[in-house]
Amino acid sequence: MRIVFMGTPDFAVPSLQILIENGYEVCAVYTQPDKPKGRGHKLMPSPVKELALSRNIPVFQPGTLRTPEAAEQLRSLKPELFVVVAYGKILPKEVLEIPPLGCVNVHGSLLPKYRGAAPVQWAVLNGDSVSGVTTMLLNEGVDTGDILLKEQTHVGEEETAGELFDRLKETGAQLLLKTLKGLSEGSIQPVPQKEEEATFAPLLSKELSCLDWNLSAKELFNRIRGLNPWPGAYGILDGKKLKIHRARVVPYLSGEPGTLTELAEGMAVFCKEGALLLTEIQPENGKKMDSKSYLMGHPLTPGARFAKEI
RNA sequence: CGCGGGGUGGAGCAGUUCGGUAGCUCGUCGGGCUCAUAACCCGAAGGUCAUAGGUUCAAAUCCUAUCCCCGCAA
Repeated sequence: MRIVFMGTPDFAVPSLQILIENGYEVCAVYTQPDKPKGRGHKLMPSPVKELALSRNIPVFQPGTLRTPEAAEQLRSLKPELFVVVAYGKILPKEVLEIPPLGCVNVHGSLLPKYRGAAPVQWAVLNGDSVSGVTTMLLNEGVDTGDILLKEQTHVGEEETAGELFDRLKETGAQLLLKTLKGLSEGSIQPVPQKEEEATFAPLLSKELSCLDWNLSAKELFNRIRGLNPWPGAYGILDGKKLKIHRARVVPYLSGEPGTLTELAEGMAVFCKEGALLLTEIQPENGKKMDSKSYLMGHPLTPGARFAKEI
């Protein structure tokens, strides 16, 4: 089967890989243009591009697909099917109509829940105990196409968005393979999504990063997990950002929200309800460390607390 | 050449402004106290102060170059 693969970040890599390994003819890979990234603002290729290049698959990086030229180029590849995984661009109608077998998409949630750019993160942010992946046929909307297959998974008590992400990208690849087989056998029946159950998972904003200690410990716990590893949660202590990578809820402890205290296990913060034990933190310019280590070099002054702004 | 911070015993930090004996909180090891302890007391080991040059009577500290790490930004 001649396939054009479209994808950009880490999440899409296992899906591309599984297609290659199972003998599907990936005749081209589309990915976002290289962007200045990292220290020094160097131009970095996407993870999908790196894989494609290492397998000698032609890579295309158009800034937009909404031009006649882009559509023509795709048509000239004579694909039977598009596989789209976290590509980061919306495909216009003309493009969607190119492959005779349609466009299969892998999405990191149990649709119709969490349509949009950050489904995995929002599942963790909301404290969901179940998540999963869905394959569907793309249409013109954002993640609104007919559902092909779903695979659900349990979200661990302390699992971070990054960890769930890593699991789901593998699950997604497996499900993609199963979906393609099912489609060619004709054993899958596309099912329209139930609009009334749809929710939207927008791109994370940095405003979520600065923690508001007037939320409950449980909410903040979910926030920290959901924002790990990016964009990360932080509090402001002594005018500096203190990143909080991991924390644990300590119930039955209460105090003025935002105030720090020292426990046997490390440093803890009082929240509106309960407290959070900071288990993995990172000071500005420092490495990740547990809060006990942090305290050795930064003893708590009485009444120390997180500030609202720098 | 996007902006910025850092590298000091095993961990986390101070000391660098203004050059002059290597410090702190822990950990480790030994001893003591205790019914007992991650508690307390006493003692000990452990450092080419990232690397290489330079200035100086004298450099962790000043100058130059290099390596490594990290935050912002995406």
